[in-house]
Amino acid sequence: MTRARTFDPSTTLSQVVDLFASKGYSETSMEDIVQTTGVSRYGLYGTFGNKRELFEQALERYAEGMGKQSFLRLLEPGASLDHIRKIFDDRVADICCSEANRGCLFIHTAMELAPQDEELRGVLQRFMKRISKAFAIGLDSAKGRGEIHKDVDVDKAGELLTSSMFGLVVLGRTGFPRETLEGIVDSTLNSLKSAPVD
Amino acid sequence: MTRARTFDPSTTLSQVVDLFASKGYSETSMEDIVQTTGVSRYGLYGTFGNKRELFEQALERYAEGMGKQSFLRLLEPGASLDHIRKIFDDRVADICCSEANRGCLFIHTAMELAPQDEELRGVLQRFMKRISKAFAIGLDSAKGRGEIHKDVDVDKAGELLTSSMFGLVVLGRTGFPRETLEGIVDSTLNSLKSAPVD
DNA sequence: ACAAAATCAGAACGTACGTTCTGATTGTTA
DNA sequence: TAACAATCAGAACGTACGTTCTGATTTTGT
Repeated sequence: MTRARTFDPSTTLSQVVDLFASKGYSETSMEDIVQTTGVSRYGLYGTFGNKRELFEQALERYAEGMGKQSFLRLLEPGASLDHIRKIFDDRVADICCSEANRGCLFIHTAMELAPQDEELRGVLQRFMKRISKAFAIGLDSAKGRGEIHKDVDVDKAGELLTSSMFGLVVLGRTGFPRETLEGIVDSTLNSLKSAPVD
Repeated sequence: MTRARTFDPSTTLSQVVDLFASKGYSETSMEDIVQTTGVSRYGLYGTFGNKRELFEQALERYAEGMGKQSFLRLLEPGASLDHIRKIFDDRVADICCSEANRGCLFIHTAMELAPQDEELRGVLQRFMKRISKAFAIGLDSAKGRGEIHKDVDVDKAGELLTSSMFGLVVLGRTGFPRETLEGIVDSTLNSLKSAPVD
């Protein structure tokens, strides 16, 4: 009937995710996106809407990717502490040694946009609660395997792990060496093996 | 000899700190600063230099304020776990219940500027190391008082606390309730009371 | 009181951005 | 093959920003 798109919206969105994840919302211009993706403004606006809407879709995709890539296996039976550890290791590797200086779209959203954008704040809260819940489920499974202490409150510990993950990213962004971050991960996860006090 | 400044650079800088701490670098315009401080552009540029240099001084002041207000007492003899807990409580109160939506200048710097600004990244690293060290010294004192387990590596634990603090701010920014953050603080600090594993 | 010098408020300038518009191009259908 | 319709590249537009400039104002020392 007519000329077809010359780009694949899905792969374009992936590239946009990378841009936003490394530079945040304000520091990423539409010109950046046009240059990086090779997609025309016409294509971008026609397919994704304006910058704000594009960001929202990128955030959704980012969360989806984190879920499929990292957190989904925590929901499966047999999830272990090593699965949780792997999530942190991947995160550390992602931050420290990437040429792309990849950051974290969640933190960028929380710091840049969440306070003034109620909708995005709600989206972000949902994602973070989902992450905490996934951690909690994984921890519960790990508890069943005797890998963490039986008295650990997995819901609270899940929130703690979520918070820890963000703290790590902040440290990684300021250039702390990988060993430092790995040490923090070790301490955090090992603390789950002891009996909680109070 | 000549007309004097009509503003106090020190209090002006404090106001600028608040602005940058809540909205970050890019989202804070010089016009915002002029309006909030009531200081003319002439005065701002003449006293502090350009926006980037003003930000650097604000960051320095911010760190100084955090030190004097929170971390200095950790260096004094007799520092206890409660002193550390108070730092976290203050932080939580600062984030959750402020009308000003006060954020964290360190995180904003880490996410917005650090990757591309080597100098600021260095400054930020120094501040964060100082915080970790202060935590470590406080923890060492707390250990002497029998408040945390004797086998805790205070240096590593100091880095963990620093990282945790940032994670908390990110969660606070996305609107999580105060109780959630307080629960994380409790878990984090209580984990120092048990014997570390491995 | 007067002159000098630094202040202030705001206009002015150049740049960069998000968004829209336009003419040319392309691919598909009839 | 001819024509239509949606595409593309990039120009164009309005806005907002950081920074500089300007004329009026104010304060201090003589």
